[in-house]
Amino acid sequence: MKTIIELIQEELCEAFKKAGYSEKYAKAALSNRPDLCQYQCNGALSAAKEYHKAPIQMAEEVAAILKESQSFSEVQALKPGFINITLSGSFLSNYICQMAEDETFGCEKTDKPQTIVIDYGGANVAKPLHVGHLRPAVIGESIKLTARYLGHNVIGDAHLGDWGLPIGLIITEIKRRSPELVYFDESFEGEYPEEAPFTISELEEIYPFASKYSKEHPEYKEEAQEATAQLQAGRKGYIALWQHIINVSVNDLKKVYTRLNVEFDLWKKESDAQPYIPDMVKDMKEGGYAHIDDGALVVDVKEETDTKEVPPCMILKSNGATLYNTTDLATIVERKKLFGPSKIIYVVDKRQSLYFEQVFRCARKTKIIGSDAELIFIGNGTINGKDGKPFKTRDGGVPRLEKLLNEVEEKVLEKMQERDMEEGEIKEVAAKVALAAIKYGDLSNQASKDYIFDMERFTSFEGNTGPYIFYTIVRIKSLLAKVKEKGIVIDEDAPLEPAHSQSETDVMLSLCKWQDTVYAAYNEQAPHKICQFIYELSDAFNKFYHENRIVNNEDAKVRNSYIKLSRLTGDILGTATGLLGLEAPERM
RNA sequence: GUGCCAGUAGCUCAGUUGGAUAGAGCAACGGCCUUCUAAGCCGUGUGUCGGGGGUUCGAAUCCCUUCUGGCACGCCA
Repeated sequence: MKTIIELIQEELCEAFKKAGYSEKYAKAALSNRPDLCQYQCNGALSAAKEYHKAPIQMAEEVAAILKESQSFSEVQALKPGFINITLSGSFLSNYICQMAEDETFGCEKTDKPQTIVIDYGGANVAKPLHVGHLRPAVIGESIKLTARYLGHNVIGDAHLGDWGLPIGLIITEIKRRSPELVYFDESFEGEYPEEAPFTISELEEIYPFASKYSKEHPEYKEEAQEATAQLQAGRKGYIALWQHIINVSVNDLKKVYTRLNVEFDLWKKESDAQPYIPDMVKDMKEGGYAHIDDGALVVDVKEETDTKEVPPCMILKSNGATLYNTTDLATIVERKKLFGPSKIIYVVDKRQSLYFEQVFRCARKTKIIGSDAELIFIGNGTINGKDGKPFKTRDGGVPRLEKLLNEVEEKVLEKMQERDMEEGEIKEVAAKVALAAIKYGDLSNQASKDYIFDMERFTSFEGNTGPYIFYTIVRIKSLLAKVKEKGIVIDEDAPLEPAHSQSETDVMLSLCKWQDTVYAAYNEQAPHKICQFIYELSDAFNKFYHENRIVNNEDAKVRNSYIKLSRLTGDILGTATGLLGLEAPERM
């Protein structure tokens, strides 16, 4: 289904051609002067150069033709050369009707679905999620859902960090504490226990301890490095321990991600890419891409057009060990082999932008990936405290994500105490509202920008917040419940009536932005545009709701029309919040 | 040192990719509940768009320059 802007543009094209001007100037846009008109065309202004004519004169010629159209109630040519357009009521209401009948409310699913891998986990085993993991998770999830909504085949991958020194450190520390465990007995031939020798909370304590200890004790660090090497070489006992670490961690991570309503299709790990490394390195050497520099194997990724120093991409350390780069490149090899994606999107902290630039260039240069596939880096900003500095606990650590979730839930619950609800329901609702507060608060900011997490503001039920949005949706649900309760039968065949008031027109105009919002959010990987849309629509609906009786309207035809408009608004708000990874409760 | 990003109302943020009078929310003040959820709605005002130059009919948006802040720059991930 065409967007309303496209429909206007079609008429503009005809008019421009008829008036003798190129249709390339016939561009329609939303009005930036809603007091004057709904849509506008500035083409006459840009056409002035080509035709050596006063823009206003051309605008008037085009406007004169447009005035004949049934679609518009008003067309005006104004001062320097604006063409101002206002839609006729019936044109608008008919369009809304068509949107309502469409499964995706007028959004065109793509006719060439792409396979897209989104890498947005960033979580590591044996370490709890901290607030820094929130943004990539929430943003990545929304991008995934939006792409999927438009018909793409999207694979969300948690891409766990499970390889490297941290694991060696944990093994070393466990050995120090319980050297008697069978995992350390090299002569052990039997089956290792199914049960892990530690719980998640022990694990979470072991890693930071070992990490700190290793910094102060070089011999301990060496031992950990040795353990890492042995693990990577396949020492059975260590592999078994590592498997335990993964199992225990993934279980715990899944809990938190589920709470966030973030769902990965794939729980791949860095270790899964390891088998691809030897051949990849071999190819790089044989292809003449890699060379030894300062003892390390590197691939130069400088380009002539660079205005900055781009250091080479390191493939192997001088001791022959692999590193982050190696794994990431091998992961591209793996993904290409398993899924053949035409796009791989990384949602990662923006501080890694140079690093990913190197990896991407290296992947292209060494032909790991061809020009038929896009590699996209979405660098997310950080969450800062009220002082504008990175969010930290009082003792200077990075707060756990769960703790943040709990705090927000408590805050919301506190505010909901006066609600007339049962204990169980209120808790469930509070959890949903709290999630909306957090996710909407996050997503309403541009992904790449840092933002300030202000508990009071985010959990506020007023203004541009998650709770306000949910409130609007719940209000509509409640309206529709009332319709049922009263036994009102919605006449599905009756068309929507042209708007009776400005506030109703505004709801309709707001609804018309849906398709372009989804397209823009997808193309620009910009979930905040969805938030903006949601807020505008909610705002418009609340005004309409306040000014008009809907279920209780005395005029049956008007009532039917209002109910259908409300239902569509609710459906679109529900779908839009769905694209943010949110689900509104029935009541709140 | 080099490069990247940001700087818009007291605060938190948008700004349709160069258009008309730069917009929201919060905070402040006033008004609206016998009637579909008042967690709502209505009203009142605030700007050297960091500074300076330039490009043009027209700049928060493009170019140059400068200030301030954040970040990144080969054996960590």
